[in-house]
Amino acid sequence: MPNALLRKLGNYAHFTADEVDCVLGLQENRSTIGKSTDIFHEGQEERGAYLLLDGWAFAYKLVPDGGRQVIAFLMPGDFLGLRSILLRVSDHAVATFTDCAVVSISIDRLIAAFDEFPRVGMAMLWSISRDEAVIVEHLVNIGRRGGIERTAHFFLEMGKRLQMAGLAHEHDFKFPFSQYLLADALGLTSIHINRVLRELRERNLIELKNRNIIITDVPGLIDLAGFDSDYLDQQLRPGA
Amino acid sequence: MPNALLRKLGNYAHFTADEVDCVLGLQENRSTIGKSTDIFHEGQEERGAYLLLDGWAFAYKLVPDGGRQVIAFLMPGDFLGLRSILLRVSDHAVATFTDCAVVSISIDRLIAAFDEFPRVGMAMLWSISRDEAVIVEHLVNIGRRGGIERTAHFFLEMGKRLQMAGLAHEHDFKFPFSQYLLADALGLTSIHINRVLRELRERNLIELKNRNIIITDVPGLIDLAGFDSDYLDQQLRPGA
DNA sequence: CGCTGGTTTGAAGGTCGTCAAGAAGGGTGG
DNA sequence: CCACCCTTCTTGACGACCTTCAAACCAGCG
Repeated sequence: MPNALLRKLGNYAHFTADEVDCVLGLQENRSTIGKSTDIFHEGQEERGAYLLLDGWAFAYKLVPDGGRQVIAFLMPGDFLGLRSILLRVSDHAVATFTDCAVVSISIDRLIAAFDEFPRVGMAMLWSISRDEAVIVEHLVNIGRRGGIERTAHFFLEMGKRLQMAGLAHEHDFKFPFSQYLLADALGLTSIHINRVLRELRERNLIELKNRNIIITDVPGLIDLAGFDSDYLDQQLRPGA
Repeated sequence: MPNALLRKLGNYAHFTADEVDCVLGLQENRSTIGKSTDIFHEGQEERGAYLLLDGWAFAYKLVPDGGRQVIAFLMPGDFLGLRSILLRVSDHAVATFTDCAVVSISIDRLIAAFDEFPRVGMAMLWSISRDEAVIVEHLVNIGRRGGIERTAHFFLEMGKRLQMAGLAHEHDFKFPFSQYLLADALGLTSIHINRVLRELRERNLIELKNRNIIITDVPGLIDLAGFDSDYLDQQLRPGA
C-alpha cells in the first residue's frame, strides 16, 4: 500500500525519484490520537500541520454564545491545519471524532521543497486550493440552500469525496458523525436535521442504517440539491 | 505613494532591495474595468489573478436555482482570483461593483519567486491564508448567527478591514454595495436585510447615510455580534 | 419628465428553532 | 446476562425568524 501523501499528490503530478523522496521526507512522527480530542484549538500559537491517515476528524470554530460551526469534515488523506499554518495563531480548531492516526507535515521541509522541488510545492499548494474550494462551496451551501437541499448536497459531496479518496463507494458509504455534528456543519439544529433526514428517507432518496448512508435515488438527490461536482474534480492547471 | 502590493506585504516582512524588486516585478499590465462587469467567471479556464488597486468588487458563486452567494467583498489591496489560480478552472467568479483599477499578478514570476526570494513567496502565501481566514469566519457568521448579529458582525469586519488597509476610519466608512448584494453575502433576502438595518438603526447602533456607515455604539455592536477581530489581526508566524 | 434600479413597508405563510419528553441504542458494572 | 446508565435519536407543540408576494416610494439619469 503506497504512502498516503504520495497517493494524494500523485493524482496530479508524476514525480521523479528525487521528488518522491522529497514528498516522503515531508512526513514525520506518525502518531495516534484518541477519539473526541482536540488536535489543536483556535488561537493556539505553537501547533503543527498533519495529514490524516486513518479515522474521522473535523475542523470547527466556536462562537461566543456557545454555538459551534463545523468548517469541514476530514477523512483519511485530508490535511489538518495546513491551510493556516503560516498564521501566527490558528484561526480554527481541529478535533478527532473517532480514533485517528496522523503524520506531521514538516513546515520547514515544505518551505525548503518550494526551493528544491518546486513541483512538489506546487502540488501541495494545489491540494490546499482544492480544500478551500470545498470550504467555499460549503459557504454557498449554507448561505443559499434550504435545509433539505443543503443536506442533500452535503451527502453527495461526502460520497464523491470518499470515492475520490478511494475509501468508499460514491453512493453507499459509512458516515459516523452524530446528528449534532451534522447540524453544526449545516447551520441547523440537530432536531431539524432529524426532520430533514426523515423527509429524505420518506422521499426515497436515501437510506440510513446504523451510520451507513445509501443514496437510493442518485438523479433525484442530485436534482434536489443542484449538485455539480466540478469544484471537487479540479485538476492542476497545465504549465504550473 | 508606495506600491500597493509592497505596502500590503510590507506589513509582515521587511524586504531587501532585491526582494522589493521581486515584489514590483510580480505586477504587470495595470488596467481599468468598468463597473458591474465580470473579471472572470466560474468555470473559466484561462484567467489571471489580480490585485485590486481602486474600486470595489466581489467574489461570488451562482446556484442552479438562480440564487447567488457572495463569497467576499473586495476592496483596494485585495487579491482577485489568486486563491484558486492553481486550479484548472476557476471555482468562483469575480465581478466589479464600481469602476476598478487592477494589476495582473504574474503567476510564472510568483512561482519563480518561491525559488529566488522565498520570503516574498511566503509573504504572498501568508496574505492568501489571511484572506481564507476571512472566508472561514464568513462561513461561521452565516451558519451560526441570526440575521441581526450576522449583519452587525459583517459591518464590524468591514470597518476593521478598511481601517487595516488604511482606507477609512474603522467606525465610519463608505459602503457602496446595494442591499441586494448585502443580502446575497449574508444568506438573507434583501427585504429582510432592510428590516435588519432598520432595527440596527432603531437600536442606535449604526447610522446609514447615503451609503456611508457610522457605527454609533461600538461596544454595543461588538457585544451584539460577538465580534473578535483576532482572525483579521493575523501576523506571519515567527521563523517562516 | 418618465424610466430604472434600489429602498421601504405590509401581510401572510413556511421554514426552522426552542422547549419538552419519550424511545432506542451501546457500553458498563453488578 | 441483565440492569442501568448515558448518549443519541425521534417526535410533538408552539413560536420566532425569515421568505414570498405585492406595492408604494425615492433618487439618479437619460
